[in-house]
Amino acid sequence: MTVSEAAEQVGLTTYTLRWYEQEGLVEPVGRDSAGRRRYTQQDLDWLILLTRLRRTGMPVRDMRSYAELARQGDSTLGARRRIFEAHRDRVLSRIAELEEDLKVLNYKIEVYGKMEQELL
Amino acid sequence: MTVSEAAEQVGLTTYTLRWYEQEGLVEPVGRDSAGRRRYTQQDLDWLILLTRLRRTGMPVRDMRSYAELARQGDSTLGARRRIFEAHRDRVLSRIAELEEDLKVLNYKIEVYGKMEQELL
DNA sequence: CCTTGACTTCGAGTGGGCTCTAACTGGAAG
DNA sequence: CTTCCAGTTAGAGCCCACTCGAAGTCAAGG
Repeated sequence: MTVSEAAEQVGLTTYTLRWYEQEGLVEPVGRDSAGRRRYTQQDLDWLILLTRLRRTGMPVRDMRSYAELARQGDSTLGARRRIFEAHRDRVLSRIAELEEDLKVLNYKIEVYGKMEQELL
Repeated sequence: MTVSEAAEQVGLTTYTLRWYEQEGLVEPVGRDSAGRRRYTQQDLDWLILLTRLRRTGMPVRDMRSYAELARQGDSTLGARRRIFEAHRDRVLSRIAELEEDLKVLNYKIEVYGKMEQELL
């Protein structure tokens, strides 16, 4: 799979894919005879995991640490589990926060609705 | 209330408070005889609403549009309600997305846990 | 009086996360 | 062959949302 196909699959741009590699979030991707990247299914799976971490708000810095641990093999399983547990807690807090803010949003919408009625 | 007190109340820095004003997110705040900002409760309420919009992911650009509508008075009530409705939908999608990602996180944690067991 | 400290403005600087440009290369289609 | 296209690299640029530094002002405390 070429870089542009991979980009489409995971929902990132080719720029970002190359940049992730350069930043050490992704192992150097295999190349064909002409030096072009060829992505395997494993590469894609890893990238999809990264995009999930990313959009749940994990900083690239932390994703890099996680990637480094993953490269070191099974001895870092515990550390990686703990990273995920901590991150899960942050995501839970974030969801709770969003739900709080949602209440205010709904309240505001209601108030605006009522005010519009009264103006008629 | 001074700028630093207001900052503490709403959870922003004094820098940010002045910048929000400069960016038109906040009406020019009243001044005392020495030209120092004095925040009223209304100012605070508005800032607190802004922080909610901000942390639910509304870009500053959109917050400015909203602030401009608010300044124009009751004739823009409908427009403001629609902005909030659209934003609420985005927040709902965001929560749904986070919950999806949470599932993957939990699954990963489980898998790591099992792998750690097997290594013993 | 003088120092201290919180304020003022203006403009520059920072950090994060991409995003793009320039110059080049290799393989495939006509 | 030549043209075209999708890739390659290194490094610069961009956008957003702040964040800070410099230089100055004001008023209260000692």
